[in-house]
Amino acid sequence: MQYWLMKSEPDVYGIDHLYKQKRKTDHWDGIRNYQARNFMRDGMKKGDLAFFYHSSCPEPGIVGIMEIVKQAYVDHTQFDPEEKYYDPKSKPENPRWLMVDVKFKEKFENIISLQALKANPKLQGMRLLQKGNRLSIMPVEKKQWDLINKMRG
DNA sequence: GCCAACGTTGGC
DNA sequence: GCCAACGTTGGC
Repeated sequence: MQYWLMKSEPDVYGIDHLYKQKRKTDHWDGIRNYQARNFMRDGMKKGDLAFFYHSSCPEPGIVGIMEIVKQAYVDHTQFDPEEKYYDPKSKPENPRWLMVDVKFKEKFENIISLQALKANPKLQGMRLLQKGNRLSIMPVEKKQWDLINKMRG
């Protein structure tokens, strides 16, 4: 069992979007970064849990928890020229990009803000807080996962 | 909107 | 394989 953090811009796709989906489940498409893709491909297993993180918004932070319900498979949006995440260099016989399916688990009553995470001395080593980190999918250590859950108001 | 910190691309 | 130019992310 592994723990993860996945970023999304709430204006584009926030935790409420996921909640409103049929069976509260959706595919997590549009990952176009190799490191993030590799985490999905090599690390994510069905049953893993992930923090839903809101980025590029007035108050960035962790807003809830979801579960990985389907392991990495081909992200079809890479082949569609109409799609924002179309990748003309990716061929169906050798797809570059993958996605997973996620299911809403819970939404926190209050956001655990980036500011609060930064202020917690026990989380200093956390990947999210490392300088210049722009990864949209990253692993979270169990120790950190538990600590963050304790920060819920 | 600014900008630092990356990641990617492509000429050589 | 190097590296300059360019594009993207994401906090502020």
